[in-house]
Amino acid sequence: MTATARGPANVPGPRPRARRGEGSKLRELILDAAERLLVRYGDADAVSIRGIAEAVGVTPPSIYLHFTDKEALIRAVSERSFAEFDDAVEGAGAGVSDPLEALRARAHAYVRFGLENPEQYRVLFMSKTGTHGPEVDFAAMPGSDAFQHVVDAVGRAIDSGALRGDVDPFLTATGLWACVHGVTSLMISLPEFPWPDVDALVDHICGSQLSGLVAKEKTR
Amino acid sequence: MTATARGPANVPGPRPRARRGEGSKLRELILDAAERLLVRYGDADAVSIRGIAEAVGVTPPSIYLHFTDKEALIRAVSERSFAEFDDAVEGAGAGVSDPLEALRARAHAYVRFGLENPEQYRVLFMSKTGTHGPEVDFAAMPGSDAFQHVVDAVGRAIDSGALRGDVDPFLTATGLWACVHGVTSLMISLPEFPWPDVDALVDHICGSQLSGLVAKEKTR
DNA sequence: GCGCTAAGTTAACGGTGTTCACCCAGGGAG
DNA sequence: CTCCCTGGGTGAACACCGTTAACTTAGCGC
Repeated sequence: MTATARGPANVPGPRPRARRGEGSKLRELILDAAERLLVRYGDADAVSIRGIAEAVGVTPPSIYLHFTDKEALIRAVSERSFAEFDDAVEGAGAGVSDPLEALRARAHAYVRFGLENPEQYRVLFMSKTGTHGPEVDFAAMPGSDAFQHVVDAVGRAIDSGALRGDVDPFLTATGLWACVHGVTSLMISLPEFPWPDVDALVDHICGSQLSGLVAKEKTR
Repeated sequence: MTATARGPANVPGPRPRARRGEGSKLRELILDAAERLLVRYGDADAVSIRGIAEAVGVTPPSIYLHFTDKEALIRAVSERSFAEFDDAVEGAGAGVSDPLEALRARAHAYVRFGLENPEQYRVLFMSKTGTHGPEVDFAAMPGSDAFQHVVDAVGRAIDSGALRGDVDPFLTATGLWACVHGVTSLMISLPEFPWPDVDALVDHICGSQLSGLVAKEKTR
């Protein structure tokens, strides 16, 4: 509650003071610095606007030239890594031919990415949504594409005959998402719990989660 | 980031100014006021020490006579409702004779409680653990009893023959917890997602989660 | 009545997000 | 060449925040 990121020479980087002339690529510099600080202190409100400004070599109000809010800045930082997140998950599933194994590979990649980038994950999936607009439609959210990829992957498993024809792809994808998110977010928030091996846990969840939906009694 | 809980006459309640004589039941008053504010503004850091103090009718430093920290206060508030939480989950499972149905009833009660008390849930299961001590053992945590209850419930399902004898109760309980937590926390954090019906989702997850572990091929 | 201590207060410190008023370099128009 | 105007900032301040130190007061035991 009291630890914040400041202090002189916080960042070894230079303070080139006053970028001139060309357009607003200061925005990118701000995002870079904010991301560095965010991963350094793994806490979104331990990194301050003033700290970011100092790291960039600029005064705090300049940041508001490019971001309406601290929340918008942090969100922009985290959404930046969303594409990377989607790539990691999709890449893990793409190389696997068995559609059930592909789903499982996706799940592992999901959890791994979340645990390796806990603060970004926290901002994306565990923070209080700003609820800026009362009606933000999900299709405009950064994760809607990634989610659709999961629905598609479930659909492929159905089409291939691996999953029963009567399973609802949307419901199943939502359930899988909830399960892997549950593992990820709990392990982030409660590291003191005596967690079993992550991979074993994810395998257990995916296995039992999907085995109830398989066409034959493979009960793998 | 800017909305905090203050303003005059925030609470219609009186400000009885200066409790005297008897012991520290101011502590209870603080907890009451903090809980009220916490549920009013559903955000732990939108309720301020100063706001709580004003609601109680006392000055901010008095709070530190009873709580070392704001975090300790918030945690105390939320842990207060942990017994209630455990009771709700256990009560839901107690009346059901079929051990599999009992597990499912627990899951529904878990999610329902979380969605009805989102900010307490957030503090308990979604906040960055203070990590005060490097070695906090889980048995001392407030939730360890509640978790043990789930392990026991899984154990009963095994003993009754409803679940296969070779399933690991701890791993299965952890998996179930992760799944219901995943639903709960995602629905809290991303209300703009087009969620399916909660009960249907929980049923789907529990059903497929457990159907892979049943003894016979009930595939319910 | 005297002191001691529990219970609270006043005042302040350092930090936060954010805003307002100002400045100033550089480029286009006349 | 000069004027002005606008994008890209700066300095100072506001209204908070959590927290601490020093001081005061109320009531009890002796």
